[in-house]
Amino acid sequence: MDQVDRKLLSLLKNDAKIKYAELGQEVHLSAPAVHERIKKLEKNEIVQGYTIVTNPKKLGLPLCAFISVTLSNITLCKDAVLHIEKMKEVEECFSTAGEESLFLKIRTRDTDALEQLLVRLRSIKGVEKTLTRIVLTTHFERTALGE
Amino acid sequence: MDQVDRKLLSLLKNDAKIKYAELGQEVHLSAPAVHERIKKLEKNEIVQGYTIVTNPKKLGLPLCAFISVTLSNITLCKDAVLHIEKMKEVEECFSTAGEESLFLKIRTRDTDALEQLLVRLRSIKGVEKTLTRIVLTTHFERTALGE
DNA sequence: TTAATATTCCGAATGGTGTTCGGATATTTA
DNA sequence: TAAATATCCGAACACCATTCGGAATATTAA
Repeated sequence: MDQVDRKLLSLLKNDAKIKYAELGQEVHLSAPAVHERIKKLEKNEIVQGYTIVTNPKKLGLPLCAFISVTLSNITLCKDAVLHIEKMKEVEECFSTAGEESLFLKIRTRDTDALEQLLVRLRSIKGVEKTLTRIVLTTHFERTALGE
Repeated sequence: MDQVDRKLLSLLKNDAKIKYAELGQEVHLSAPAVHERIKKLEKNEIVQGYTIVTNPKKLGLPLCAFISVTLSNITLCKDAVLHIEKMKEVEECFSTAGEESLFLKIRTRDTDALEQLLVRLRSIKGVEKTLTRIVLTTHFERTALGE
């Protein structure tokens, strides 16, 4: 992992369809050299995969929210996560420090769908309460990169 | 946007490097037909782009946290966002309902770097206080798709 | 219902790009 | 210093995205 690899990652983050020849120009290497470096990044699981970025609004999921879920007992966490994992509206799920709680990022069609989701969440064993933070404006959502 | 398009999006989310011929097999269409559909999805900005998924830990950013930033005055929001946008540690930035506040997802190298980030945040005009939720476990982070 | 238009699809051909390979150069290890 | 390893390049190859013409289907208009 040197400066060249970091540059390659940055360029690929921005557009994974960029040609190897163009990558080569950017880092002053040939296409095969770029190829070899990227394969190594994949092998080392620094690059975990390739994906598309979709527009949630155009897919009918304009509502975004963060929900903190308070659990009565931390030992119920693993089981709760299994239930939550099945809920397609939940995009991300974390355990956070501070309270014994889970923290979710979700997307739904509308507030009705959000309410239904909350009902389902509260029906999970060990879930004591939920606190919802509805997103009004997404200022930016960039993909993590240390550069 | 029909069922076939949704299937294509799902497959591309999972692996954007999948061959058009293979996509065709999955949805019982030819490669050119798949090509045409994907180009249309891109034109309609349903597919916004192609990117790589990187491993934050292997990139030296193992610490993830959510920070809620309370502003003294909602009119200072736009200005604060401009400052926050320059902070490379901040991955996502939202305005949320409830309090007059911003909500951030961040990644840093360690707690020292987190503390430095908090100091910088508090030095922004209008920032009254911050509340940090450190992520202990990432149960899952999947990419949003209504399927 | 018929006609006209637009959309979606396929097979075949093509052009471009990822990938492989051998060998040269540089870097690291012993 | 010598051996081993890693990195690189140009050239050739193989594969896949893309283009194209035309057929089939669906949609709209008359």
